[in-house]
Amino acid sequence: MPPKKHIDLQQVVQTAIEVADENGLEAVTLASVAARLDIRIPSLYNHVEGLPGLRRELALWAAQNLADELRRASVGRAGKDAIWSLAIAYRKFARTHPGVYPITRKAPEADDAEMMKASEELLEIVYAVLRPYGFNDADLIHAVRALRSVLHGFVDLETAGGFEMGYDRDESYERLVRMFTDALELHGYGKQP
Amino acid sequence: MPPKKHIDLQQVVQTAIEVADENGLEAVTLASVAARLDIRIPSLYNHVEGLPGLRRELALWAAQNLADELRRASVGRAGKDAIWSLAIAYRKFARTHPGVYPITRKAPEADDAEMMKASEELLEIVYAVLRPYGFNDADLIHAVRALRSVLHGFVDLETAGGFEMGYDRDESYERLVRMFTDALELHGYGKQP
DNA sequence: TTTATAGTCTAAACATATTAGTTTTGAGTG
DNA sequence: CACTCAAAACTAATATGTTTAGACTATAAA
Repeated sequence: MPPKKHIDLQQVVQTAIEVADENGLEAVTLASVAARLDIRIPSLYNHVEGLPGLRRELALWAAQNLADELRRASVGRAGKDAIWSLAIAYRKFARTHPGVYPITRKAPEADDAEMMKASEELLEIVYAVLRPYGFNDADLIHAVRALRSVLHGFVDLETAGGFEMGYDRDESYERLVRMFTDALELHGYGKQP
Repeated sequence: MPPKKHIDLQQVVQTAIEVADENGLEAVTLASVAARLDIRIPSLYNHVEGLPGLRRELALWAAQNLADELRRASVGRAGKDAIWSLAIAYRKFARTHPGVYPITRKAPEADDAEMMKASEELLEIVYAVLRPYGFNDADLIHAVRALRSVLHGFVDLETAGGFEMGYDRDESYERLVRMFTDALELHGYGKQP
């Protein structure tokens, strides 16, 4: 009779993160996670509500941790400096967690309050970085969407292996982010006079 | 004895496209496609090499058709005008095929010549639109990566439902693309003097 | 008319997910 | 210290999906 493992939710999520980052998000199955924890599949149901529940925990972890990293990066900085730091942290998260990152694309279920909150907090960090520029509501929204598009577009293509080899991707990212900060400074990214 | 259906690869792919765009890429299974074609699952193996094969055909179709649309949009135009038209066509493809679009993220397998070719042709269209700007090799690559990031980032977030409601997304996209074209004009996006 | 083949099918094996119900550990209580 | 009991593991059974093997049949070509 084998002794109890007394696995908790945190271990389950941590294992799912490992599987995702080693073998891709599609490799995160109840079977692969259970095998790695050396327990049977049904035992996972003590911790998560099936595969959808496991995915939800993974998405929640991703949103919360990405938000933490972005907050840490941008706190105490302002303007171009804050955006730059945010951009570096964003890309670093995606490169550290190439398998987990893509799950952040999924919009949260409206009935999942915790997930909605994490999603909103993540978004709020981006708002906070751009708010000091003094945009009106509409311009701020457009600028936030632009920044999110730029960051997500680059790191998503990069982690998916979508860029050709041979030229420095750091340099590409720097120029892309600078394009955004320059646009902000040069003509306020749509700011009304 | 039921009469033969004589389904061909094109019908299989078309059905997969329908399933993807109606119910999402994850809903594209041999089971769902076979059911829609009113044949048994094993019969699909006459047309595609299992589920990986079906996904590959879908990815090939996506790359070829996106390339067609982009080519059609940018041919006969130059400079900002060509970029603008390309951007509109890119987003239109994603919105017309929200379920198929995400499969374009996947980098092609190096041993799949047809897929590699489609991927390269797609990339070449973006190069063609930016080449007249007269960049050196490195600058051109950075600019192409930037344009791809901008287009993919926005469109991917939009089709994933990642943008908040209530403000005009067309306007957001226009401003984002204009940011890129302005950057090209104002300081050549890294062009050496 | 015959034959070859392409396309369909059934059957069976395997993997994953899920539910139901059982067992066991070990932590807290009397 | 012994008991209880809830949490966490388990086995078993079912459903859905993928894959392979092999048989059948309609049709097009010889």
